[in-house]
Amino acid sequence: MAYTELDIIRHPESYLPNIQVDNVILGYHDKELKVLLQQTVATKKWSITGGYVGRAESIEEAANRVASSRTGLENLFLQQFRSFGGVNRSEDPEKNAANMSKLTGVEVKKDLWIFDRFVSLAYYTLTDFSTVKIKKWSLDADCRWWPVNDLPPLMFDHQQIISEALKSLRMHIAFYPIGYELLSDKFTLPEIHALYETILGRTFDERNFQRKLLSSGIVTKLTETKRIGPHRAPFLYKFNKVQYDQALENGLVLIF
Amino acid sequence: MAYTELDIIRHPESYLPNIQVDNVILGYHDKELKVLLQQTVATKKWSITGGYVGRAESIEEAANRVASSRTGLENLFLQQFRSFGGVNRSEDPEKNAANMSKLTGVEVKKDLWIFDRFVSLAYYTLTDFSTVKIKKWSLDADCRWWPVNDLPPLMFDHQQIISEALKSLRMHIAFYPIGYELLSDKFTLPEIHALYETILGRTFDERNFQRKLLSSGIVTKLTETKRIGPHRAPFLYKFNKVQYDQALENGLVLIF
DNA sequence: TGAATAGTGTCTTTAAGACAGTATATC
DNA sequence: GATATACTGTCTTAAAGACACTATTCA
Repeated sequence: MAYTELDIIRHPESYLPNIQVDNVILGYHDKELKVLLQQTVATKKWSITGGYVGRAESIEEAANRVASSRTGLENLFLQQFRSFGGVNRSEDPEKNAANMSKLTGVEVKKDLWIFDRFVSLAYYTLTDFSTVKIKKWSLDADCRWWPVNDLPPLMFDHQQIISEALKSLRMHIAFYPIGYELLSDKFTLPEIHALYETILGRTFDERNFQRKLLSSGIVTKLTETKRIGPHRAPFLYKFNKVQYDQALENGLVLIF
Repeated sequence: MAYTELDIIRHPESYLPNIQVDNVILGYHDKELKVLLQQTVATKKWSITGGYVGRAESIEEAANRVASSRTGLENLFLQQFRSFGGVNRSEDPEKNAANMSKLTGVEVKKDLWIFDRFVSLAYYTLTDFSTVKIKKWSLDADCRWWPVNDLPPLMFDHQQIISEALKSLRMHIAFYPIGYELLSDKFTLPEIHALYETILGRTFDERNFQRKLLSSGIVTKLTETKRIGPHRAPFLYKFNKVQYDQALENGLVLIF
């Protein structure tokens, strides 16, 4: 079953009411951490990308579907981190309904289900923003990456949702390895070093970092090097998939 | 606004549909870790205690209200840890409706909203089970504490929800101190030692445990002792509230 | 040979882990 | 003085942290 954009107006019965999934899609590349935001035509406000849950799909399937429809990437590693359900999470239905009617050419009433109060199931994911082809939706005025440290004013409690996502990511990082979904199959030490520095927002001594990473057993140093530019070629490393998956399953303590 | 038990039949419009809060209420006392479960009259199945979200309350308020109505305790420290939203979380509405009608004397139809598919917002909390006066609901056949390592067969995915709650608790313990809500104002080292051992399911050398706990700065040793029985009186300790709250806010690493 | 970046090793300090005998309260 | 429980200290081992010079590639 496909869920298309106008279904939310034409077929409300296909969805669970009052529930949405919101994805904090974080993008990393070259020492920059960004978040994908959408700007709704109706309100002109920026918000996290999100969508609704079809009656025929699990919340995880919904989160994946919504995230894919934005990024074009399948099988993102979505991590649920919290739900937000304050009572004031709804805004100006009348204006929004009028705007939507104009945009879609379909009559939208102000008591349409999507203008009711919603509980948001929040997920985050981490991807390489340089590989993503953003797909703007027809009801979006804009959809683009913003640096996590320099965000525009956001709708409702979305600023808080992003903060919490980052907090969760930083906490997860201590228990579960990251990088598999983000780095190429083979990567250099400076690459993974920069990744950890950027996400955790601090610096690490390169020698101590390497020692710790190798002693965890989740990466293996290869004998190959990667030729990049007029300087010494860095060695390549790869994740030790078995240990990596085991760490994802059982947790490991890897506090940098 | 009060939400009473029969409201769910008589005033469906007071609630958000398809959403429930489920509380994994963990109880600790004297080296035992238990969980509070309810047995519904209609199905005879055991399940986590839970309830619905009123339109006039936030999901946190709902979780608190529901938890208080079971334990009589206000201001439990509820921690949201995950949401569960598979498609098969609904069961035999016809039978359940018939059972409920018989029990309440109110006509209950099989398409009543509570028999639809639900997304469960799961919380856990930790309390001292010896201080709790359980309040059985009229639709419960039973409601009591079960040892976490010896549970009865549970409804749907509730076994998994409890496992995840324990996993979250054990992960949280590494980042945030626990015990404030659980131990008396002043407590002994053996008491907090046993608490950590029970929750984490392993033993800790008492000397090393003390060293680590004190060096974290969240507890202070007092000069008073507590007279308990025909043997040496243990010293009392208290939490250093300022450091404790700061640790709750910013996290601390306290891996035992 | 200069510019740019990567690589590597040692010492010091701190924390973790293992381990057992002494002290106190009550009957 | 017997019983029950609490208290405490040291040594060893492992991990963290601080620190700077050498190596390679290419233009």
